[in-house]
Amino acid sequence: MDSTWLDDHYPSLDLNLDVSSLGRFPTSSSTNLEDEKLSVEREERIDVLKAELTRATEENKKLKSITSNYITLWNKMTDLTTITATTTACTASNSERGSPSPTTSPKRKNHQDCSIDQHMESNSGEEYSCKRVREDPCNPRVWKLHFRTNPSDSALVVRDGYQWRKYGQKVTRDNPCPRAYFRCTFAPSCPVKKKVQRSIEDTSILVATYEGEHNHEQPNSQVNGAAKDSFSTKCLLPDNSTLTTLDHLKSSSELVLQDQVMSSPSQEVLHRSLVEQMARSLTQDPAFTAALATAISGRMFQS
DNA sequence: CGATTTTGACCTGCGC
DNA sequence: GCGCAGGTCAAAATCG
Repeated sequence: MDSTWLDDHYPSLDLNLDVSSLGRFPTSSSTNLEDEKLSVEREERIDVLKAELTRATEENKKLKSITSNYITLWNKMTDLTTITATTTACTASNSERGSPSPTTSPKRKNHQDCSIDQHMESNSGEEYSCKRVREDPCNPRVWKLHFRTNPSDSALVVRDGYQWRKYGQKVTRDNPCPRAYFRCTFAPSCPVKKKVQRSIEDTSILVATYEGEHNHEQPNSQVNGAAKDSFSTKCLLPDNSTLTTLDHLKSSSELVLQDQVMSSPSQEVLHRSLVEQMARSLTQDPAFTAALATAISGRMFQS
């Protein structure tokens, strides 16, 4: 990713710093000797200012480079989290009920699989129950998300920003790893359920299957806001705080990512949205731009 | 002490 | 009707 790519894809990253109002060149129309002295001094000062301008330009490039690094890092992080999300109408799944599943035992038919990511199904050979007719047939939304986790971490927990209560755990026939059942507890009437199970092929991957739609706000939206604030604040000193900023991004990324996924499964849109969000938090933060302009102008006029 | 997790029992649909 | 398997319940245990 280079700066050209950056300009093409994220024009909002342009910091648009205006330092013209921070100082003026002295003017004079005298023609005597003193004026000649002043003229020499002025030229010397112009040279100094040119050098400072060059340095400021370089600094601007550095800042752009840092932003690019954030984007690169973000892309790497999202690569670690394979996301698939599929929705389907319950009418379709209901109508398919009764037709045999190509990958399952003759005893069970698909109920959820009708709406679940075919890629994973074909790869893992996982089987999902299809029989729960008593489940709300008017709740058509089924999402399946894959989270890469530390294989040594045996917890069936994915941080998606919502509040869940575990109400059951079961070992299924085709997967030795237990499946955990969760309900959303943020709102008492929220119908959303979640099943979490490790992938049989790669136990470092947690497969979370969401059913239904939340009927309340994303409870951690405030956390997201705090993350943005923290990000922009720490970027005031990018050279010194890169690590802490990136660590913070790492800790909050999954949460932010899921928030976006729920509204749009497209990774391209996701990336663009998040990068724009990062850029906005930099360019629209008056404290950031003011501090940057001050830093640059301070160097220009310190001599 | 309330919230959450654990876990065995129970419920339900489906195929035979 | 029976057995299987996934899903849910609820009492006990655990946690903060």
